[in-house]
Amino acid sequence: MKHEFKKIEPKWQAKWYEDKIFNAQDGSDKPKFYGLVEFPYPSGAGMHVGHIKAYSGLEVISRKRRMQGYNVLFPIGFDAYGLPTENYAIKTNTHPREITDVNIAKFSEQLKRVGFSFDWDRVVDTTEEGFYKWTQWIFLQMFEKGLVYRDRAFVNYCPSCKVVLSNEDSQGGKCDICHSDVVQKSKDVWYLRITQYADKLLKGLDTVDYPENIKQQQVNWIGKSTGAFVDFEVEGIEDKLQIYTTRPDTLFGVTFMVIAPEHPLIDKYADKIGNMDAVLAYREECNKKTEFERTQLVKDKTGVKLDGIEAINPLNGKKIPVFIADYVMMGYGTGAIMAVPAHDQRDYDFAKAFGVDIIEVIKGGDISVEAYTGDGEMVNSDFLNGFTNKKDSIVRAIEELEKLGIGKGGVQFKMKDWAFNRQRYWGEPIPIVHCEYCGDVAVPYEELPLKLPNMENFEPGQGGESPLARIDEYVNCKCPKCGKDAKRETDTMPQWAGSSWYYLRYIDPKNDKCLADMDKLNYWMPVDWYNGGMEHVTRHMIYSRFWHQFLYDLGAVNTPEPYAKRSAQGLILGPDGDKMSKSKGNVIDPLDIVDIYGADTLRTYVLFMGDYGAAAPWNDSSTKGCKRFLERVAALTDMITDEPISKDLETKLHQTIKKVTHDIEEMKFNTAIASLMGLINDIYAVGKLDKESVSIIIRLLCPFAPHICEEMWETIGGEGYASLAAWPEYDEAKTVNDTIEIGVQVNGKLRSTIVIPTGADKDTVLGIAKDDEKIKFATEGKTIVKEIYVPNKIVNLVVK
RNA sequence: GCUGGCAUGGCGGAAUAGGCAGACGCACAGGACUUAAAAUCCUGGGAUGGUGACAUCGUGAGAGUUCAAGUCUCUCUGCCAGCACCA
Repeated sequence: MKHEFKKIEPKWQAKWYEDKIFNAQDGSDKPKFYGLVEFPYPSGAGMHVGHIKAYSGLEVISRKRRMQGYNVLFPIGFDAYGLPTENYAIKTNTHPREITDVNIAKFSEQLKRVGFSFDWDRVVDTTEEGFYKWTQWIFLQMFEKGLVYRDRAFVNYCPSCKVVLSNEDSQGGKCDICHSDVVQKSKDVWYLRITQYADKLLKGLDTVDYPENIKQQQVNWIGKSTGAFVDFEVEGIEDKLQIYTTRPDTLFGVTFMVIAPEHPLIDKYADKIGNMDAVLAYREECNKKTEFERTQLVKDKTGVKLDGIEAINPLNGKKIPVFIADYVMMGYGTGAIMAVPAHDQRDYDFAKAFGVDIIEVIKGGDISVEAYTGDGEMVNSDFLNGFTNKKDSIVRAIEELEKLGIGKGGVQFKMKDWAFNRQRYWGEPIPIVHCEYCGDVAVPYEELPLKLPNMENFEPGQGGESPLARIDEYVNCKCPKCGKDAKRETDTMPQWAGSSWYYLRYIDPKNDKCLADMDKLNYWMPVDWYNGGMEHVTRHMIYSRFWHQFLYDLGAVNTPEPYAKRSAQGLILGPDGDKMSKSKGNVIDPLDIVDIYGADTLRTYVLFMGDYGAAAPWNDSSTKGCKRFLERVAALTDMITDEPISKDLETKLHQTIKKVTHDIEEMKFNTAIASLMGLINDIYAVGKLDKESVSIIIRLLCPFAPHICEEMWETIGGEGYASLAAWPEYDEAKTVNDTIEIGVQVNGKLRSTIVIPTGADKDTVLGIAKDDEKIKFATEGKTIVKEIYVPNKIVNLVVK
């Protein structure tokens, strides 16, 4: 058979999708497998080779599972809300709905041309009313449970996109979307209290099968620290100044305090502060800086001492000065710290700059040079003196603080609440009504979905106001509670909203009574295996785990965690080894590859090119190599004879079945394909094989290159679809060769190789080894002092 | 700075649980077929020396453990990813 991919690929795609052979069955008594890939954002650019690699991993696993008799759910959908579409809509004066529909159609077409075995009857689109109704529903459930709140705050604002960004979307002070500088702006912000789930998100990691690096990234992101809250009295002020510290045992080394420039106590007691103008000037200066600039100026400590105010160390009663400085952030802890310059480098730098005392409380360093942050014996610390173990001294300190009623043990998280609103058009409307009398009121559930109104012009308003604010009929409404005139919230949800729960909707995509039927959830959840990019490990994954844990507490889903297992694919780099980008002109279009080499070649190559989890550059010649391999496979149908294959070939065949079967499970697709190539090479050396062997090879290769396998299957008269044929079984006994070649070393150096019967005993093997001419030569005139034989592996003779 | 990871031929990469380093593919060289080329098939191949059998060296650098180290331990260097004035 020839590999006529242009003919066979459309042929089999049409058959598969017409017969719906990849559709998942509800109510089946087969074991289930739910494989999930990150649904794409349907951009106008169409599919990228990165998509192909990202989907091919679980594609192969899902196809193998089907052949192994599982009921497989392998769905696809579209994360279609978002800025690129909206910006394109503004530019071309087209409605985002139209653009989205065109792009989704284009993406679907492209995905089908690669032959992915998705269930096309379960496609979800986050911008569809039937979908976002439930996104809004979840939001309202959170609102009801007190997990949603509104606050006026300084936010990261992108002047170019005219949109408020979460901390996660503005890392490094750059907008995640357009990469321009982010500025600080005071805005009304809707927050989701994700911090309330911080501990659950942390603990849940113990129950899931994620790679260690992914778990670690999530742990770092959540950023739990344990320590203590301590109240400092401030002279002339009724309020206590509360700080958070991880080292309450260093309290005797505190020589000053620092509070964030935005700290509310400053305004409250403005009249007590002697140099309020200097304070305000400093604060003004800080506000001008972006978060990024603030964190860049690590070396130079700046700040202003608050005149007329002195705090009192609660343990020794010493009076200490209070400063404001921008190295203390309002967003972490209490926005105030006790400074221990002897044992914290930042406090040390500040103390040196401002001439404050430095008192050593932990022995071991030289505090005249730098802060000592290591362990050591506690000194100058009253009841803590003599402690040498950090843990013990901290426990003792907290015990004392609690006894005296001046502090208590506590924890802090780096993770902040999730800023959840955007002033843009193309997103889920936030279903809240602002009533003068009742406050923020939820839109009643029966009115969901709160539809995104139609508009002509989607340009954001002045000062970053949502375009929806310009539609009077939308804004003006009645309060659902009291019936009086009220105003509707005009902000929309961020792009992360829909993707936080989309995997649940695949299970029951058309349900209009609930987000998914509980019986179906019971059968399908959790997601057995979720593959995606490393870039989504901290944001998308944490957000969706948070939503899922909330839904679990609500009783709307049946598992505490959404994803049982997670893996990540590596990037495909351009042929030049750089990241693919339009500006570098090194982008490979997957559809070009399908046209030139065929979908089977593309699929095989992206998995063969290297370790699935690692980045690897595209190589067009290697792509050809994969095509050559598939052509050699296709020609096997012309090599069939009635004779049985040789013993050696049979052994190789069973070894290959074993290797492919196991390698796929570990996502070692490259070695699985390599072993198939090796088998084909051996068959070519003989030039013939029997029909059963061809049948086995077709089924082993089918998950990787399904079109060619279907065609071969048909050619050899196989029943039904190769894609649904039984996965080949191997016979362990037949994977063992009768004889094997092992190395013989003398003093650890390879001197010869010998052929031994598999499993031969030590004496036999040593006999063969010592009989070998080369070994005789190498050991001549020497005494053998030690003989080592590792069964079926190696012989080592130690001689003197 | 902290956390996690990586380093193997000309290139992408293999190497259960310490046991023949370089599987498989690419590129390259030689041969067959062809008027010729492409395609295809066959053969070769880490480096150095030697006509050769063979010898020596060889998995980022340096030490160590071991009969035996790409693999384990320590030190160092370089890259990738994430976090970062987190108190």
